[in-house]
Amino acid sequence: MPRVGLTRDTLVSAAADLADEIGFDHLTLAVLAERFGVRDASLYTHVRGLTDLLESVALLAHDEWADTLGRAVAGRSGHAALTAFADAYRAFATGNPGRYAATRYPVSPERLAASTGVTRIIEACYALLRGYDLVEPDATDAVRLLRSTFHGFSDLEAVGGFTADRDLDASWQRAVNALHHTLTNWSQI
Amino acid sequence: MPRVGLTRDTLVSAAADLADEIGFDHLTLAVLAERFGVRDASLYTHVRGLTDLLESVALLAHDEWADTLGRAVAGRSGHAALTAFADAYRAFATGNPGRYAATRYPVSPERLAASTGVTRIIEACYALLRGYDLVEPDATDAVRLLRSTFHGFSDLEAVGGFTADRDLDASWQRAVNALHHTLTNWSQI
DNA sequence: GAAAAAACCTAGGGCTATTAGGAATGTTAT
DNA sequence: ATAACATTCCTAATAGCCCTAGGTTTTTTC
Repeated sequence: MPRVGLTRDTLVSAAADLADEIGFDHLTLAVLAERFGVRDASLYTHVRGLTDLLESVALLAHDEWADTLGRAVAGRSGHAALTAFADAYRAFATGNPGRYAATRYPVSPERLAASTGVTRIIEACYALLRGYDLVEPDATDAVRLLRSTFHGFSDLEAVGGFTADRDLDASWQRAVNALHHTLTNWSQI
Repeated sequence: MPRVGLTRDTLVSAAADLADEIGFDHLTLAVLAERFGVRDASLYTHVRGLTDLLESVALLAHDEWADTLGRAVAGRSGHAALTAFADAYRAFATGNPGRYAATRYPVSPERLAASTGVTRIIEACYALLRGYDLVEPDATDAVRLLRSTFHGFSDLEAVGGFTADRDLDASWQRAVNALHHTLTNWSQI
């Protein structure tokens, strides 16, 4: 029989897609192997184990996410940058549930330090703040507030935590506008 | 040999404590059984299976959380109620990581509907808004904003998402004050 | 085309969840 | 008190997953 031609990248990429389909915590070596018509033991030539695979998916997700967020804020500032960032953030979370969940997988500090994804996301967050001119430590406080709100909303939405009979998009816009208001009036807080 | 005298409640309570110690996703029937010096198969007389146990822990966590949040807002209003709620929220998350993680376990809709925990949490959230006098749909938007910020911050903190060299408590206070500012100036948003 | 490297396989061990059925311990009724 | 019953906990066994060890086969390299 011919050889499938697996690669580490092929596996990680397919695993990320699989996570989006069946959920990150249902991602298993067995089901990934099955997708390629291969035995699970065969994956160990390309991947050190399940942990390695999951960490790799997490890092991939970070990178892809950083890309879209970076594109969102590029060339924009102030309110426009904020809404673009916010919408890109939420769109990634809802459109790629598996990757988004992977984002919270505990990657080893070494691998995390070797990757640029996370820092690029936070940098994009700082970048969008430039229009509001805040100085440290206010900028860090503001970044943490933004990330908390965006992440909290996206996560609660993903878990089905919002049940009230009210349009979610409207609530989201309100939240983003509230953040804009906060950032423009930061000195009064 | 004498009998251990297990109960469904004993198991669920011990499982919650265990989750706080070793992490919710390391909670397993085997380790729970071991804690009682019992075989894992013996747990099935009290619990339908792993899913049942995890769901029960989630519901317990919801209830306990609702209790503390309810106590926090009782007798307070406005800024005092907000900070009390916020601090109780974060304290629960950081002090009970296993229970907090359990909170996001997907409980079946039927069991969720039969429990009062989640609704009591949201009610406490609405209650603290009374001091800011908002009417629907603004109140729902505001509740969603509050929950998003609190949950996002707590979750990012739990995952180790905040790495900047800046006191976390200070950032938290800032976030809470920002929310207070938003709620008092809601009409301008 | 032979040697070396790499991809993939089979076999098997360990851990977990789960089911089936048996033994031991409480409890209730007479 | 003792017989009948109910319940707790057990052993045994299956299945699925992660993972290791070592063998075969394909591909590459010279």
